[in-house]
Amino acid sequence: MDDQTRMMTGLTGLGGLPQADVGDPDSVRKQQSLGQPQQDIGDILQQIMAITDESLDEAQARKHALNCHRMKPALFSVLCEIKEKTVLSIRGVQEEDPPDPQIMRLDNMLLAEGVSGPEKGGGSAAAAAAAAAAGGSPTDSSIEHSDYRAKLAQIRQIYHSELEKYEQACSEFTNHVMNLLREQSRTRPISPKEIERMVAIIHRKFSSIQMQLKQSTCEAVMILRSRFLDARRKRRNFNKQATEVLNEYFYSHLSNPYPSEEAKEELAKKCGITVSQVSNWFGNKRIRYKKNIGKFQEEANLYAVKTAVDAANVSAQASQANSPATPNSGSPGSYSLSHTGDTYLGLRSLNGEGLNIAPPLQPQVDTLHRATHLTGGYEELSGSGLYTPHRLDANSWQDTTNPPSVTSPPGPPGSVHSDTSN
DNA sequence: TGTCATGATTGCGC
DNA sequence: GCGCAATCATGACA
Repeated sequence: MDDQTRMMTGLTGLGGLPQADVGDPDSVRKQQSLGQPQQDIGDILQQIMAITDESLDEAQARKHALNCHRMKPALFSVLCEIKEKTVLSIRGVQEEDPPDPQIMRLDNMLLAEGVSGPEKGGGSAAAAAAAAAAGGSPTDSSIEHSDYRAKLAQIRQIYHSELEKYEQACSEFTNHVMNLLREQSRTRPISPKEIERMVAIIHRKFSSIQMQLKQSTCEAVMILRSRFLDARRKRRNFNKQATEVLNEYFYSHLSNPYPSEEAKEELAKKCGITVSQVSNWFGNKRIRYKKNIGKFQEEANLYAVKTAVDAANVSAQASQANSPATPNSGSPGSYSLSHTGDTYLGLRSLNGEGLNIAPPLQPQVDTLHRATHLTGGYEELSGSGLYTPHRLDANSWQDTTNPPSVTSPPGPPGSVHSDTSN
């Protein structure tokens, strides 16, 4: 007997035979072998269709009778077997999809950005790392970091909330479908494999929604990053004090403006910037100084004066110890820097006798200022041999281009424009 | 709004 | 890895 016949036979039994006999396969076989007329398919369909004409109570009663029928398990298994053979076996193989690479990429990115996964570190760590690279004053950066972290946390919260909603909806829908299938499995054969397949289909549909969510989140994070952490966008001028400190070091080490690692760290600490920012600053300064010495001449002079004043102050304080009547004639803008560079050694040599700059100091400073202006500036001092640390010939860092003339300034300021890109 | 100043980045050579 | 040179991108200011 083929499957279809067996099915039909079963239905025949359900519809037409007394309950006592219908559930018994032996009885069915007996009846067939006895040559009882089989009902044709039309009759069976008619019986099934007749159910729709029945009242609800009658239909429920019949449904109950069908569910409780002794033949049902046997029929059910046969139908499942047929379905397995005809449909599921063909499709099943194709449904073993590998994990979606795009989702994997998005997952990795969200993990790296600290949006998904454990929160510890995460975005704040990324923010800190990016900000460290970006530099800026600690206060500014910390404000912006907290802002960045807040926004990232917001994105994270939205993402997780949406993900939760998605998972809940997916779970609810899956449960709903499974319940439906279970309900239907009473009246039609539904194998566990088919239910599994249905669940997989639902999950696949929902995962496309999930992917959209992940994509949107990634985009939001990217926008946030570009807005907050792009170093170029974040460029801030160093504060005046930091620039002063850097310039003083630069001009006081003009013969060799290459701070050691320790010096860079010290400067970074003083200026409240990173070591790499110090390196950048010196790199820029060296090249811009070389390109346009004329323009920087005045600045150099200024710092020479400042350092002279500072040295004079030190001297004055030293003298004060010996002569209390000596007025503190340091200029209002005198610098309280812990000078350890060669400037001060150099300035000590200005009068040839170390720190013995006698008071009153201001006239001397004025004289120095005038001298640096009249003689062509700062480099003149080095040319005189008094300002030995700035002797440019002592170090060849400028020799590769046009070292500042010892006797004459290299043209008017602006004659060699730096940064021609602007 | 245009121009200049300036911090940061990039590519290259050593 | 460091420094140089060119360049970019942004801030400051007239």
